[in-house]
Amino acid sequence: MAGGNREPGRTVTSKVLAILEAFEQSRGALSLTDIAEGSGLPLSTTHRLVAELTDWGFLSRSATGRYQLGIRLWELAQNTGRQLRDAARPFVQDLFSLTGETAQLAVRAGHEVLYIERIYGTKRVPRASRVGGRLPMHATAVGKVILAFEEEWVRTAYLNRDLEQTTPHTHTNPRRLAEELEQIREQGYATTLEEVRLGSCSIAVPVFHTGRIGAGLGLVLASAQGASMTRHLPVLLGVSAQIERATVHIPLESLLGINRR
Amino acid sequence: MAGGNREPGRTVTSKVLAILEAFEQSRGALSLTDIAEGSGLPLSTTHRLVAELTDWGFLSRSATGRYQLGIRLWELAQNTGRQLRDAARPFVQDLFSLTGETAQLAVRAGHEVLYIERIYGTKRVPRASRVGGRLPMHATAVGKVILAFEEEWVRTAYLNRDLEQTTPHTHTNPRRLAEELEQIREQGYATTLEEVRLGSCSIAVPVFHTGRIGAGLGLVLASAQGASMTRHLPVLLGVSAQIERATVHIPLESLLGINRR
DNA sequence: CATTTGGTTTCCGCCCAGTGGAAGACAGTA
DNA sequence: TACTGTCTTCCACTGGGCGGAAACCAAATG
Repeated sequence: MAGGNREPGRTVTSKVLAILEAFEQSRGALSLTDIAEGSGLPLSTTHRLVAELTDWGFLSRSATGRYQLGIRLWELAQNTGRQLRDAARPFVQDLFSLTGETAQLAVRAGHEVLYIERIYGTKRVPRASRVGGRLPMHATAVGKVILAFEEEWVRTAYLNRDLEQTTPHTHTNPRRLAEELEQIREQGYATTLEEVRLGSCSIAVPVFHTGRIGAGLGLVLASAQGASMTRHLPVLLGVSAQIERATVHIPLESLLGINRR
Repeated sequence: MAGGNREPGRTVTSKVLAILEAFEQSRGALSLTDIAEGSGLPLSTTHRLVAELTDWGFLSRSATGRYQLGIRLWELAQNTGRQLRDAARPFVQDLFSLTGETAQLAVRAGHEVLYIERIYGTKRVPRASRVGGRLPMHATAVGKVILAFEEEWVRTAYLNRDLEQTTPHTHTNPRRLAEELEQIREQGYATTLEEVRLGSCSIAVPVFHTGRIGAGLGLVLASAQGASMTRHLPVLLGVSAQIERATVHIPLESLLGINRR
C-alpha cells in the first residue's frame, strides 16, 4: 500500500523544520539515518527533503557523506537582531578588556535566558553558556537580574513552575527565590555562586530599554574570585548605561526576533 | 477553478526557503504582502506558510503585524561552524586590541568572501562588510589573499569571469590581477586602497589549515593610514599563526557548513 | 458617516506533489 | 562469499497543499 500509512495532519513545513532542529540536539555531523530518527520521519522522506535542503545550502554534506547545518542558514540568521548585537558588541568587548573576565549579554526567551553575545579570552574557563545557548533563569546571574526587573506576572508565572536543580547550590525554593529577587531589585545587581556549574560564579546588572528590562549584562569568573566579584560593579553599571544609550533609538520590535507572549 | 492554476514542479520546501530568503534582500520587518512579492508566491499560500513558520519561531511577528526572521533561526544557526568561530574569536579580538583597528576573518564561499567574524571598537569606520555578509574577492584584501593562495583552478576560474567594479579604484583587469596575486603569494600579504569603498583600505594575511588556504585575516583602516598599513604586518602574521595552531585539531569538514565545489 | 484604500484572514473543492514501503545499490566487515 | 548497516531509487496511491475569490479589518479620505 504505497503512501497509505502516512501520518495525517503533518505538514511538509513541519517536516522540514523538524529536520533542521534535529541538528540541535546532537553535536557534530549527522548521517541520514540519524536525521530520520531525530526528526521522526521515514528514511525515504528524510532523504528527499534533506537533498533539497542541501541544494539550497541550508544543509551541507561533508566528504564522509554526513550532513550538518549549512552556512546559508547561518548567513541568513545573521540578520536576526543584528541591530542590537551590532550596537552592543563593542561595549561588551569593553567590559571584557576592562575586567579581563568572560563578559556576556543575554535576553529572556520564554522561561529561559538566551545568550546573544559572549566575549572571552584565550584562558580556559569552565563554561556552561554559549552564544545561542539557553539556561534556566533562576540559576544564572543574568537570568536572575532579568527576572527581578521583569514585569510582575512574568515573575510569578516563573516561580510557579518546577525549578530545575542544576548543581547542589542552585536555589530552587520559590519563596526564598522571590525574596532574593526582591533584594536584587533593591541592590541593582545579581550574583550566583556555583549555581549553574561548579567552579564558576557570576555577577550581572540589568540593561533597560524604553523603561522595561531589555537584557542582562554579566561576568563569569572562577569561583576562587567569588568573594571579590563586586569590585567589577562600577564597570558593569557603566557599560550597561552605555549600551542603554546606544540602543534607545532602536525600535523595540526590531531588537530581536522574539515573540513576546 | 480552485487549485487549478498552480505552478507545477515547485516543491513546498522551496517555497518555505524562498520565504526565509525574502528577508535577506530588504532590511527590516516585512508585511505579508512584501513577503509574497519577495518570494514570488500567491498571497494565501504565503499566509499559510508564514503562519506555520511563526508558530515554530522561525519568524516572529511584531506589534505592528509585520514579520521578521525569528530568534529560533538564529539560535539554530549558531551551531554552524561553531568550532571554528569559537576557536578563532579570541585571537581576532587580540588582533583588535593590539592594533585598535577593525579586525576581520573571512572564508571563501563560491566566488565571494564571506565574513565570519568582525571585531570593531566604538569609533565609527566606513564599513562595507559585516558578519554574514559577502563581497567580491578581487576587491578586498582578505579576498585577494585567499584567492592568491587558493588552488590553481579556483584562481583561473575566478579570473575568467566578469570582475565587478565596486569603486573607481577596483582592479578589474584579469591580467594585471593575476600578476598582483602572484606578488601577494610572494610577499605573503595583500592590501587594498579604496577598492571596496572610498575612505577605507585594508591589509590581510592568509590562515592555513592542513596545508590549504583556510581563511583570510585582515584589518580595515581609514584611507589616511593607508601608507603605514604594513606596520601591522608582524601582529597579523603572529595572530594568523596562533589561529592556525588553535584550529589544526579541528577536522576540516566540521569547520564550516560550506559545500566546497 | 459612507467610501476608498491597502492590507490580512478565511474558505473550499480540485489535483498533483508528497509519500513511504520495498527493492536495489553500495561499502565496509567478518 | 555472505552479511550488515547505510544510502538511493522507484512508483502507485492519496490527502495536504493549493490559490482564486470573497470576506474581513483598520486607517485614511471625502
